[in-house]
Amino acid sequence: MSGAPRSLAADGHSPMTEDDIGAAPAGSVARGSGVTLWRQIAEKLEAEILAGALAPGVRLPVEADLAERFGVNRHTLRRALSHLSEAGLIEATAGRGTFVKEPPLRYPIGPRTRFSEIVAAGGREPSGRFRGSTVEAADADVARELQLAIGTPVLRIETTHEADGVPISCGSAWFPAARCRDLDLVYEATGSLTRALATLGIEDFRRRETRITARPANPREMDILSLAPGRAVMVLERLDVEANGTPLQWGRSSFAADRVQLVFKP
Amino acid sequence: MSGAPRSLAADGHSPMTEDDIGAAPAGSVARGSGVTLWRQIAEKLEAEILAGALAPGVRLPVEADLAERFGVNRHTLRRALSHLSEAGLIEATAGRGTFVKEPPLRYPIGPRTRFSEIVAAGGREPSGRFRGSTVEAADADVARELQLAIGTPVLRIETTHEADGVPISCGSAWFPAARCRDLDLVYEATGSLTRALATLGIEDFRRRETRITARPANPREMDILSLAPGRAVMVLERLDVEANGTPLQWGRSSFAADRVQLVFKP
DNA sequence: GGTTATTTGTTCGTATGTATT
DNA sequence: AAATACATACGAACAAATAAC
Repeated sequence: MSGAPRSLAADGHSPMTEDDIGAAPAGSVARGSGVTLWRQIAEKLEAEILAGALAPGVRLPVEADLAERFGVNRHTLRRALSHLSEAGLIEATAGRGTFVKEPPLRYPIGPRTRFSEIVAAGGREPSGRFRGSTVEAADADVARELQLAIGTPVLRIETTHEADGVPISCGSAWFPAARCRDLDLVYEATGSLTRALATLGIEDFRRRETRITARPANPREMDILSLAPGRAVMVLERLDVEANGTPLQWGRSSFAADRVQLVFKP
Repeated sequence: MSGAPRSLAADGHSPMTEDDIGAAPAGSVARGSGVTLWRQIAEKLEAEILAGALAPGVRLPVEADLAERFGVNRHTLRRALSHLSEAGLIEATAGRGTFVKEPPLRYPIGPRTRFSEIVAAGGREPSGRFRGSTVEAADADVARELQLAIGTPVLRIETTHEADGVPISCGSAWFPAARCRDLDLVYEATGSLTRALATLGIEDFRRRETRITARPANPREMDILSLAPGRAVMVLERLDVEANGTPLQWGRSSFAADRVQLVFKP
């Protein structure tokens, strides 16, 4: 259990007698350089993360070891980690450890973006998960967007999306029930909306508009997306139309803001 | 969760035998309540600030006194202050003291779709306000986006944008200094980036990419955009290129997420 | 499935540095 | 120049969450 009290010179402090460390291997912090120790450590770790030496998902050494490596007190080391955590580069959990976070997934928004292609393009394993479906009466929002009369039956499908098992987004999409009968069943079976629509003979549709806002996550989103309180979600509303311009689906999804980067190219 | 620890005290510790406080006047923190001491203190102080009991500009008692008032160690008190400082509610200066900052104003914004076109147009609307400019060495981000060597001189222009007097966004844009000499002066004079660029003979440029993330607002954004703590900002990164493909400007702007709806049409 | 070990999180104590008044 | 007040750093102990046995 971490013996080696390291004696440390008594004399209260002894700011820099580089002798007692002996190693000071990769982590050598310059005491009295004008830059605080915790900032030097934070910058060093950040550089390693950005350079890829500390790959996403990698678990950092435990705090005690890191502190020893840098030759500082655990408090000082923790302050550096706290800084990186606020910057979104790492994530610490009591009892588990500290991990380098995945960089935000680039999520291109275009006329024909499909989730599976986006994620696959990022080299990750996509999975859409079916959470449930209902047939309900179109409310004012849905009716306006889908150009239906209020009260028209619409099929609502609730989904979540993951990349490599990490939840990315959750939300609902509404379809005209008459046009999309049993779409939910096929979707649940295949896990792919694109394929489910194809079975209905709908292969050509495109994004007509995308609207984005953001706000702190609500409890439901915190649960589904595994978000800490106070984190932000981007709320993306989208309208897809068929080739002839008929509204096909209108949806509203919440994205974990620190795991996704929405990308628009004209 | 929170399975009633309720043992508290635990003795074996006893640095402060509750007798010496005697008073525990306004500040009484509940030890062993499941909520950390620093958070209780932070919330208490925040409530006093938001309620107006601690008016803007008021100087807080010195840390030692505050720590005594709450019956905690100065470290614990400082952690609470640090939290408030990050949230932008207070500001501490060594040797001077800790002061309550001016409170963020709340702007009730009604229909928000008004601003969408402004934003979708790419931040070139005429209501931009010049906040300052500097010539600095390109850091890694700027250099990569503008395809310059790290350290190349770049012109940085800081702006805010308002609509009907309500702050909407703030951010910086970077230009190759060699290409855009005195751009800032012209911009400050005209208030229009498009016109300023035209005086440099740059009339044809286009948006190449727009990236969007979101996160809780930081103190600076809370200040400029008059945001309450915890509100979200959308961070929009954009790259403009000249007709021949040469990067012209790269910028990063923060939008008050609840006042703006970004609309993208393919 | 309960117990133990590991690891992060919180708190108090103390000393010293540095900027401001 | 000295006192004041925030800033940084080291040390020790315990609490709480998680993982491993």
